[in-house]
Amino acid sequence: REVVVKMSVRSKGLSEEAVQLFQQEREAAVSGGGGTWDAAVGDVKKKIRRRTRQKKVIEVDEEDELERGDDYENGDIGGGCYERQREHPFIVTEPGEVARGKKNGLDYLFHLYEQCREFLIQVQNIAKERGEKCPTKVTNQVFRYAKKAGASYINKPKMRHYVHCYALHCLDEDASNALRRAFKERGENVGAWRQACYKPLVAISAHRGWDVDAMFNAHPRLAIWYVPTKLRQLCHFERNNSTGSSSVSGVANNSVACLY
Amino acid sequence: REVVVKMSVRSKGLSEEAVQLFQQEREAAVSGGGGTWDAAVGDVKKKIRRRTRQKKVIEVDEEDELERGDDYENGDIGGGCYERQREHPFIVTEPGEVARGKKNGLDYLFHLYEQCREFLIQVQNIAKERGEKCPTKVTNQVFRYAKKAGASYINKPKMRHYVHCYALHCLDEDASNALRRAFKERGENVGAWRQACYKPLVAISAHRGWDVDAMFNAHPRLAIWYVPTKLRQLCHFERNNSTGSSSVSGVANNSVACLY
DNA sequence: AGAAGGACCAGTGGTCCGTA
DNA sequence: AGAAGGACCAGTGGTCCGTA
Repeated sequence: REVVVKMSVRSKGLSEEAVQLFQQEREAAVSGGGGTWDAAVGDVKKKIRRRTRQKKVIEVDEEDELERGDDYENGDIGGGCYERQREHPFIVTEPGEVARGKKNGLDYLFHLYEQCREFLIQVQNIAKERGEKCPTKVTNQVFRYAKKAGASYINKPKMRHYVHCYALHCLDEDASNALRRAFKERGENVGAWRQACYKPLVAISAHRGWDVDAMFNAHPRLAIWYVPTKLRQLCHFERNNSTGSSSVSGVANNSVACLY
Repeated sequence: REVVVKMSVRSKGLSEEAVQLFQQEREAAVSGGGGTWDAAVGDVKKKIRRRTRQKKVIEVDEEDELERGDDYENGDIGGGCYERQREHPFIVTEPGEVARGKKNGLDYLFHLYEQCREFLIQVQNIAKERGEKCPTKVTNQVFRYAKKAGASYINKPKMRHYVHCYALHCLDEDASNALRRAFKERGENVGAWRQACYKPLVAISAHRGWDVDAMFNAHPRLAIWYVPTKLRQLCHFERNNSTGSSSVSGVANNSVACLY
């Protein structure tokens, strides 16, 4: 059975990079398996490095094939041409509402964050068992693990894109729910809703002395996510605007005004 | 006045990399200075990126020249050829003892760790002021900052090399002092002393349930340093050896035996 | 030989932009 | 047009190995 993957024009260097996606966690396996030390450690490392640099041919075997969940109808399985389908786009849904048609709802979006948390916990357990350093955040390693575990619908750009929306959901579920209902009613698209999530978050951070990092870390399910750059910057500019309303600079005002 | 820096054969790609060492923190300056947002943010970033990619000519001005501390006699200043001297090698000294001749003592070594801590605090303060993400550890950024601040004798490989020695000094100063005296007495070199620092640390970690990360984090001056890979691995192997002496594997035994 | 550190490298955080 | 995500890129953690 053939595997055909569409590639973009930008993907000149892909062949080698794509290969790595399917590789087993080499280093982990090597360091977990024990071995010789000190005098021999130099040789071993050289071997590993040499091995790493070699270009490898992938064998797409059972273990590496992605399992699709649920009722996902994908193009042409068994026909000889497999093409990965994109996820359905999100729409603004009320809490509890299931999206109809080729759409996904916001409860599903937030569910993805919970799934990532579970994958992180698994990665942490493996690391602890092996005595390796243990991630406290959802890192590239976790996304790689998720993909290998079959959750191909989870990816870094998507999760990072909506982190602050999930943050609002965690920190003030009522406000989050109200915002969803309001934006659904008004027929706004996901992008508009996403933008609107910043403002109440900045307000919450203001209540807590403008420390976004502390705000994230105080919540166990949120603490595993990096604070998004834009949210951090918004809080910074708003703080400078709010404290001492006499020394307001026009530049800072404009900066913030652009966002709301 | 000319500036001549010796280069190794490996430094084919240096010209461009060395340039970066002397650059101001561009991104920081840009993001700290305010600007336009959202709609305009794309253009700005493109500009920055384009600028970043350009090869730059350095102007070695007053600010960028490195100040040398103390009685450092360097080759040929004023003569037209400046060559950076290596630091004097460390020797095993007792607590309070000053190294004679072209040597540095261990109190000086530990002092470097305190200096790095101060540089980190400065970097943290700048980051907080600018609303940027704030490092909790001594990162590359901190080493760069230290170098720019004139502390050219601080560098990453050196500091990482002796972290566990500093850890012992922090966690059990008496044991650390005793070890120094013993190794000085026996006329051992620095490498031997450094190796010997592992064992008491592993013992301390054993007392604390084998959690090296927690052990480092519990000490405020130690918490800012990454746990060295080798110490982490040693603790891992020792734990597996110590718990359940019946299921001892020969491989693991050998691994650890190689180190002591 | 023992030791200091410039330089390198694989994999990271962050997000753009070609794609559907 | 609005949105999903492959791919890219600058700067990281980690340490080797050419140097003195």
